[in-house]
Amino acid sequence: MAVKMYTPNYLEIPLFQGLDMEEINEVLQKFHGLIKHFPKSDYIYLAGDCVENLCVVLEGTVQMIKEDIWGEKAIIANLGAGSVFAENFLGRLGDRSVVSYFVASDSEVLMLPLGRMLFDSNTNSKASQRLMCNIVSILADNNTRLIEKTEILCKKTLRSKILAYMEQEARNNGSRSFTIPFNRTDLANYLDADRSALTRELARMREEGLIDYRKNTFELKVKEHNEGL
Amino acid sequence: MAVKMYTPNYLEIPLFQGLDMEEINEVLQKFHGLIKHFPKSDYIYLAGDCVENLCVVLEGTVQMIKEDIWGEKAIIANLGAGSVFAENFLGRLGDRSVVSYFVASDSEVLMLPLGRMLFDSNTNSKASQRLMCNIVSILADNNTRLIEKTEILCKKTLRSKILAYMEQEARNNGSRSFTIPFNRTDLANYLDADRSALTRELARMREEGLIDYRKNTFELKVKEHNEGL
DNA sequence: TGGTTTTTGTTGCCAACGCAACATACTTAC
DNA sequence: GTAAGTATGTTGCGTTGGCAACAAAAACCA
Repeated sequence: MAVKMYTPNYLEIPLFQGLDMEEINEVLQKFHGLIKHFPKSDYIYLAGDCVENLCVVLEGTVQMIKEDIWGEKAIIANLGAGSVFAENFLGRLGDRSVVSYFVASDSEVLMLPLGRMLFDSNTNSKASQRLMCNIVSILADNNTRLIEKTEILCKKTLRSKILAYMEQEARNNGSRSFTIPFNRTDLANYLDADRSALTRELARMREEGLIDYRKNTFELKVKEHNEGL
Repeated sequence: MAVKMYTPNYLEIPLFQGLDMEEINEVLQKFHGLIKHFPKSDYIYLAGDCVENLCVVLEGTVQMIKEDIWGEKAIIANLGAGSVFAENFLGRLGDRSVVSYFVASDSEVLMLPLGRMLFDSNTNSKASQRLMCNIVSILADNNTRLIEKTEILCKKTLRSKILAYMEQEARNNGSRSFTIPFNRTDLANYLDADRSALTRELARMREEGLIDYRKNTFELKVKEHNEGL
């Protein structure tokens, strides 16, 4: 699949944290790991597909999305390099996905056809145990992220959604000023709002001195007080 | 804590699937498992609390909720007997929760202060491995459930939220007719909608012959066609 | 039993925001 | 360069659905 050479940096991937290259290669061989290249706008899985791989974004950006019959897309999660996805099928491999995985920018993805191997293998080796722990951590993290996403969607007004999102980003970046991985259209899709309404509200918030922004870079100017909205 | 005797049915809990009573008792001892009774309307964890236990609902109902400063509650997930919660802290035990866990009906909850033990223990025993696999499955399942919840919230109209929810319930119950675990107020909180608006819309949908219902029992009268809404 | 609380249903009002349509800026290609 | 495509901003209009306030029914309890 990969046309030009691509050399992944396995040691920097959370999934393989704590393993050395030798162990990683073992794992890759044992589970028949395969790197695939996906061009922008491709789909890795479509809603309805059977999922049989654990996937790791090595490079690029993948979006977990839900499309309605008119092609309106809702972005559920944005997955950058290092992210693991389709992990929610670990318990039920082969099941059909209700969401799609969309390639937002040219990506390299490690596909691990785990099957039931993960569960069956007599994993007494240190590496296997470590891998298992990593998987638990990653699953837990993704869980937390989904809960945070839910928190945003729960908000009733557009403004409070925006603020909730901004505060999460500020927290994750450790700064009140940050750059988001979305353009306006995608931000609207992520917040499940209308693009024009979003722009309108952002302008208002800037007027009122709550935030400032230029393109994808935002600055939160307020204290935490308004969070309850 | 427990005033009157309560004997849990450990063998029926997904977390302990595949273990026999002897193994379960080992695990419980090793991790200092503790059963706590919580009366209705209590909080197990409040948003902001440090979480250091993996929790299992043995009896009753617990809700994962997010409250805004006016006490308006949004129900993120409904957790019945057998459900595991606070599992998203496995990777980061001791972190603060952004959501609260609310006791919807008198409950017995198994608290497992896993700490780092789960990761540190040299788990060569068959039981430990099995437990680890169960945890992965459960995490994956909860993940899937959160994604499904997100799907509901993504919908733009109230009617499509209701339909999305109903279709999930129908699927989970394997029948177009089912009883939901919510009263009207809580269903509204679960769908992030206004109670009166919900009642209004339900009435309309009944008029149009889309659904029928009596109290908490609903029947979906339509084919899947309208799902795209 | 009757009173109190909780749950559910009903309705009028109105604003937030989705929608559509268009204007303007920016980006890419040739 | 210019043309085509894409991202962003602006605005008027109209509907959905949130809100509040009340009515009715059901559940609870003393």
